[in-house]
Amino acid sequence: MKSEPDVYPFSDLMAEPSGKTMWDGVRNYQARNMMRDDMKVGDGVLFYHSNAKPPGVRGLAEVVTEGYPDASAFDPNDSHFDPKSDPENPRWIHVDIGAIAPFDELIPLQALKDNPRLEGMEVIRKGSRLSVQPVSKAEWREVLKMAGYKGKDKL
DNA sequence: GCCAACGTTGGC
DNA sequence: GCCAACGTTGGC
Repeated sequence: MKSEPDVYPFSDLMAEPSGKTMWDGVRNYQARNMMRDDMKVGDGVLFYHSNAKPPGVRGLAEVVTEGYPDASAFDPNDSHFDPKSDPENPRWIHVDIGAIAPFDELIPLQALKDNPRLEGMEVIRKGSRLSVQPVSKAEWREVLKMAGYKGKDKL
């Protein structure tokens, strides 16, 4: 899952008193469908910093809720307000994610590109813009290996 | 700041 | 249903 560190860095998630945050405000159907249909409680999340210098994976999080309606779509004062989303039939769905741990060092996008074992990973594809992307088990393990991550693993 | 790659919108 | 125009994303 991607976030711009100028908006919501991984350190903010780590600092949440509840240890988690609502991943609301997503207004893309593919990303919504993944949160609604594919993501399950306990799934691991690579937290990626986009629009950063350099961009890359900053740490690990996990899915802590099933998908549920995005209330920000119903609030006219919210920047993500969508008048077409009806509370009776919500258009936008999101999950909550909880922090696990930061990596010692950010794993730069370039390092992902340079690793032949990550060939085909969605985030390195040119023009890849989805804010929520699938990660295979092999990709997950490889990124954790690159990070030298020794802590709790979701797999 | 540039621009390629997308997604969305709306006229027809 | 097509597609041009437009807006956004995000690496560089």
